[in-house]
Amino acid sequence: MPEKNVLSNFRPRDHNHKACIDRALKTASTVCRERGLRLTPLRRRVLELVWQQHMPVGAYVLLDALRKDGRRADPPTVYRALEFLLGNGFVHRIESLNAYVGCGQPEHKHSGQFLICGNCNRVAELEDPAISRIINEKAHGLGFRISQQTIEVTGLCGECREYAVS
Amino acid sequence: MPEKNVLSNFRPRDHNHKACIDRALKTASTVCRERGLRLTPLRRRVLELVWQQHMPVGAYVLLDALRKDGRRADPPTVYRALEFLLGNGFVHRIESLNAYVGCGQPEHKHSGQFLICGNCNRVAELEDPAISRIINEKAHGLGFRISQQTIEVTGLCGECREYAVS
DNA sequence: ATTATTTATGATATAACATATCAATTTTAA
DNA sequence: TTAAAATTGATATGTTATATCATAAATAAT
Repeated sequence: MPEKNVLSNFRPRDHNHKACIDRALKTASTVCRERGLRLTPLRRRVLELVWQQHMPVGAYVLLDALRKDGRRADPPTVYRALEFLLGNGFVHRIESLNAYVGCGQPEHKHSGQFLICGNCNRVAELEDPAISRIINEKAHGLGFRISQQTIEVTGLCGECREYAVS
Repeated sequence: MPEKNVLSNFRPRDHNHKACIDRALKTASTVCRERGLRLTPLRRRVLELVWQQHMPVGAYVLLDALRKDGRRADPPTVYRALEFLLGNGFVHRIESLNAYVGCGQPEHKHSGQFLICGNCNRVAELEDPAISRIINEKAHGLGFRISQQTIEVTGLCGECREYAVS
């Protein structure tokens, strides 16, 4: 069972990759239908490509992949698709990496809290109310009104830690 | 008196700018002497330029300023200086802005927690143990070993909030 | 003091990331 | 069936950052 407040934990290397991707695409499709959004072939393909990596992926990697599809693609092509996917919560942007990662829970808006393994590059996404709450409290105490939280924690995931030098 | 856990609050628009800069430079000078680091004229100047803005400033703005000094300067010039300043805690990098901001407390290492006003662009730096602690706890609970925390909160500072549409 | 070594900077080139703009096409609404 | 809106195509350019090799300055070793 998934741990509490963990939207997506570090994926085991042997997990069923394809199932993840399929589920993400299906969810996106449903959410778009519900909200009257258009998950065009391009947007759908970019989302699929993001999920295929299963780790943060740069815009130009996506661009190359689109070109390998045989499709005409230039930077605006991928950035526009990412804009749509970001705006509607299907992917998150990892600021510290200038990269994008799929979001497993696009149903409700959230900014995401990320644990990023510097060794294997996998990412876990948390959504821990306790973390948000305390930041909210502190900010509010200074008269600040929050519109967005960027929380990105770099380090070593459990698996990589075992092999790393201490 | 400064508030608890607030390394630097939003500066009033009428504060003594020059005093801030001088203090930061003096602190840096002292810390470098203590640690056997070389605060060369270039590095010192870049630090001064960062503080002069008193808000996050991009590398190429610094580059232009160096050139206005009459100095020969190219991107590596400023990025190398920033690397030194970042590595030794004299400035922080704001990932969500690709920009750099002076740190008022370089004496001890910390990653910084930032409140960024999207209206006036001023920044407050917190160092709140409660925030760090809870993130540490959650990460540790997942077997993750933290090496760095990036915490950047965007919104409106108290002053700007008063004038903003709600 | 003199040479060797290390550290820092100069100088050039290019990589990596992102947006502005206008035209053509496709989809939706009137 | 036309008009309007949304999406994508196409080109250009802006912004941020690093790789590399040469030169110069500072420190350490002789």
